[in-house]
Amino acid sequence: MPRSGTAPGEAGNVSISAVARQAGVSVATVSRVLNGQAVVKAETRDKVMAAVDALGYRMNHLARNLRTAASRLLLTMVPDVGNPFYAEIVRGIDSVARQQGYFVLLCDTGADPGRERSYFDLLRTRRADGAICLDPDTVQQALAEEAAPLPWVACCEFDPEAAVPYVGIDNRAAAREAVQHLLARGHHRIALINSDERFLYARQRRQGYRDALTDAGLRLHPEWQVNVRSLDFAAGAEAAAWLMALPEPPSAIFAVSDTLAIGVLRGLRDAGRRVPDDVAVIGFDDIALAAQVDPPLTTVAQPMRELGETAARLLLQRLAEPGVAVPGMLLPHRLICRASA
Amino acid sequence: MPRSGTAPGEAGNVSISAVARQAGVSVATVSRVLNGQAVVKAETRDKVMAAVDALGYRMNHLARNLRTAASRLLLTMVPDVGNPFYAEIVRGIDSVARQQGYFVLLCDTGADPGRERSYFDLLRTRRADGAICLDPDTVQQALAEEAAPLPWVACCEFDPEAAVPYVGIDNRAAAREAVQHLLARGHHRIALINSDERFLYARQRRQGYRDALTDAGLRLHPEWQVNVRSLDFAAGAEAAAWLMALPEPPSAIFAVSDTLAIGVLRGLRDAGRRVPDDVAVIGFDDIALAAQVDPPLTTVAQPMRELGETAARLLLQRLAEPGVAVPGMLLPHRLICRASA
DNA sequence: TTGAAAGCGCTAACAG
DNA sequence: CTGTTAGCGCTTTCAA
Repeated sequence: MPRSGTAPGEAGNVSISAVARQAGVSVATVSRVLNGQAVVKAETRDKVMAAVDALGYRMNHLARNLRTAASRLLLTMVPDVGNPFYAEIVRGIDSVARQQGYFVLLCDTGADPGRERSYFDLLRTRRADGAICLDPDTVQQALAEEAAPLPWVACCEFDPEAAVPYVGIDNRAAAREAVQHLLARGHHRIALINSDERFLYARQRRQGYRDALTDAGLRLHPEWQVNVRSLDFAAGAEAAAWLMALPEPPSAIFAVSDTLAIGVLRGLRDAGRRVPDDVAVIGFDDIALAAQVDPPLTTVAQPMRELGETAARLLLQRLAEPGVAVPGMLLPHRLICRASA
Repeated sequence: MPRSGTAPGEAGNVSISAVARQAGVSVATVSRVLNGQAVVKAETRDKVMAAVDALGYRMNHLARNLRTAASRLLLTMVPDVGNPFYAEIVRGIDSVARQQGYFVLLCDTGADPGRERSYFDLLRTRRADGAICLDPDTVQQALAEEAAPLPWVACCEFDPEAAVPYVGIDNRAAAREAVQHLLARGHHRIALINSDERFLYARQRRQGYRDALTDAGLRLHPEWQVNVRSLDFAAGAEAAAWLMALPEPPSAIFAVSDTLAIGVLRGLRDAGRRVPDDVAVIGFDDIALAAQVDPPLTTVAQPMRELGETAARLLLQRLAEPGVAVPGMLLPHRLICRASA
């Protein structure tokens, strides 16, 4: 017995025209029902919905997207998905995007311009509607020319000169406050463990560190300023070991990231120093782990979730009104005093 | 002066037909060149490429995908992107997918069936070619019926009965070994901090825990088996505090996840217990952080990267040969002895 | 080796 | 309120 039409189970091949046939209406009407257009008579709509159910119809979004030139996909490019700092921001992005009916595509670029470019291609070729970039401002700039007309926003890292909307914090001021906290505790020998200075935040926080020291009339000690190539625990531990091996080791350490600072705690322990008695430590970000380590980490909190939410909102706004300029904005940070400094 | 055609800068609107016109060939020929088909004469190909460059043409993948019914996108559904365990698996997936010319779309489901279903819809509507699911086997089962014909594989969590390809480890054996390690160190009062038993791994590790105790002729102590609702540090700390408040507290704790175990370390510290002298602790996963905490965590290592790579390979294989059955497979685990137990 | 033409499944004028 | 029709940008027979 030949089967007429497609059985409910084998969805995916059922098209809008099959539904139209089954319901005895035109494809246009089916489309209207599917898109919730009010003009359709209730009775007709019911017929259509019945056909949809009977056939197990699922819209082919590829086709819709081709037609509407929109994919309802948002890209989020991060240097490292494994970093808990980014994870929290991503949650913020995800929540507002989802709420607006967008899916977000998380991309791990490893801060590599090549990878980043390939993701921007998703935008360019309309497979995604917009993007949020958390990569170093330096790699953003490398793509600035070609990416300029594309709908994207920068988060945390940004080029203040560029016409790209952004959200971030005042890293320089935040770093200054962190170091001032150390100063207030009587420290004069303060080290900086900084990350890759391709990152804007790294350069800005270094500035803040210098501001504070200079304001206090202290001399900058070059060997107390170390740069590490990655943000993992091991890098922090190594840097701490190196600092402690100095003829004149610092009595306090400002690490530009909590992951680094937590590594520092370990490095200090291995070097036989007590925190904060021998050496005080202050981190940056306030990731969940910061409160869990021993001793609990004093750090500068970034509003991670809000950063993500704001970035998503800026992007959505830019998509909704392509014409109007979207502003850059800075969110407030906060010093969290725990036991490490 | 009216402009003829589209200027290089304003790509995105340049279609294949514009290229064809510019090159003086048909769209079919352009398509052949773009797809690297050998049949095209070298001279013609050069003309086409020149036109592509001149116009700054970028293929609209939406259109191609509609035609070829493939998106070159892979979904990866994880219960929590912020968990470092998943992050490493995702890296494994990403590396093999990228190598095969696929993009991977990371989806945070929060282990919520509704969210998961909406992501499966991306598959169903052909916006993604395949999916890798790391969500609890129980939520997988909830979707089993409708998702059965879709191209997806399970990673870490799976239903051995289902016809879905999977990769994971032998959780029961691994847990047994972990507890046996504690037993070998002379512990008899061993607690289990387990997570949400919607997860297969949670149920299997509980089994392994019981196996080891029973094999050793020990009685199971109900109050030493606690379940927590999340895998974060705080949950581990709380559970540890609760255990220590018991009239007869355990002398060793097996936590089914490193994040939990690290929380336990903190909880124990707060309760004034030394690790491992007062209480031994063993974790599970061997995330990077495990080696960094104080004391360094003894744990069961999962081959996270390989789990991801294998899952991706299984999926790609399933996509390449839809007919043939893809096997389920278990990867080896390994006990890592550090200082906490 | 190339071109013409027929769609992929959907939306949106435009008529009726 | 509903149907007809013309594409969205691409790939792929089928002919030439």
